[in-house]
Amino acid sequence: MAGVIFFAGVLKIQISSRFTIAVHILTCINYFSGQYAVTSDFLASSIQVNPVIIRKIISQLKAAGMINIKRGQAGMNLAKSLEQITLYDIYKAVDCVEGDLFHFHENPNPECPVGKNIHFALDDYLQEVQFSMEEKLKSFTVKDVAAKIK
Amino acid sequence: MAGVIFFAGVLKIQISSRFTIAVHILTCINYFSGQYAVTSDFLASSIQVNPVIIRKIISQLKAAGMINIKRGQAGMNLAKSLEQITLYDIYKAVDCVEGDLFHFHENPNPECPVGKNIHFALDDYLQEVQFSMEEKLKSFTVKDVAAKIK
DNA sequence: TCATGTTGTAACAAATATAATTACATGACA
DNA sequence: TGTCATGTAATTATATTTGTTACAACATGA
Repeated sequence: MAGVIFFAGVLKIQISSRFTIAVHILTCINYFSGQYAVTSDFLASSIQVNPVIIRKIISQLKAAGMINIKRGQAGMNLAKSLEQITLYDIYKAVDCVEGDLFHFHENPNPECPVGKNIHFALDDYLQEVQFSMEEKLKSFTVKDVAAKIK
Repeated sequence: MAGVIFFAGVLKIQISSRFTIAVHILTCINYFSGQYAVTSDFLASSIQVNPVIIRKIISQLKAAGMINIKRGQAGMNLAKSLEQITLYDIYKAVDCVEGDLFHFHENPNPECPVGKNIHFALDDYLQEVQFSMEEKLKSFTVKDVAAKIK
């Protein structure tokens, strides 16, 4: 991991671990299907987070059509093949970044020529940056991840 | 702004507004230099945030060698020309994303074949995604932004 | 030199988000 | 019908951002 540390204190923003947990979940379902019933408790012990966190995420993955799971019925399975699920699909499914990646200061002064136009002047560039990140996410699938585990 | 809203509630992570504020600051210094003494109070009224927030950010921009400013002395000016300052430089200067953009769940179970390898399996892809975003930030300068304001 | 104004920071408060946890209703199945 | 798993609401703990107050350090002009 690169991740140079510039200052001592202060830490900041990161995309929710829901994302990496979701990838972990899908990989586990693929890996263990047939062997074990993949339940939220089973996943919770592989991922080591609370089962309720898992259930929230699997309900999002279910809503996105990636997995099959039914209330009361133990275990879940994939609704799509791994190569059909990109990292972008998961990123959207678990809703890590709702709209804009960059947080804009809300109320620049409209009386100021800079304040009045700063949004207009920056937005296109920031959209391009976000788009570039999201396109890259589309280029990887869960199959790529699973391949590095087997 | 594009920024499609997918769900109603829940909002999440965004890169700190320190970043857009910093761009705003540099643009203002460029725009008003000569006309007015650009002080932190002046900037606070264009950006409409607390002057202390401004001072924290300008101290970061100063440390990054982008502006000249002295304690007690009213006003600041640019230490570099606008085309020498990329959005990436600012993003690093205000330290929005310290290391990894994606937050990994900390303790996957090493007893589990998936848990043991998930970090290894995902890290390279996530690094590429982050890199792709950061490279895009390098492709724009504050001059590009200022050009859309004048 | 003294008053005023600006920068530099520390300390604290308020608002918000993530993640953990408890509790319980709903449904499946033996 | 009892047990177990999913679905979800409600609460808490923790962390982070942003806002705010307070004050020290320094510059400049009267």
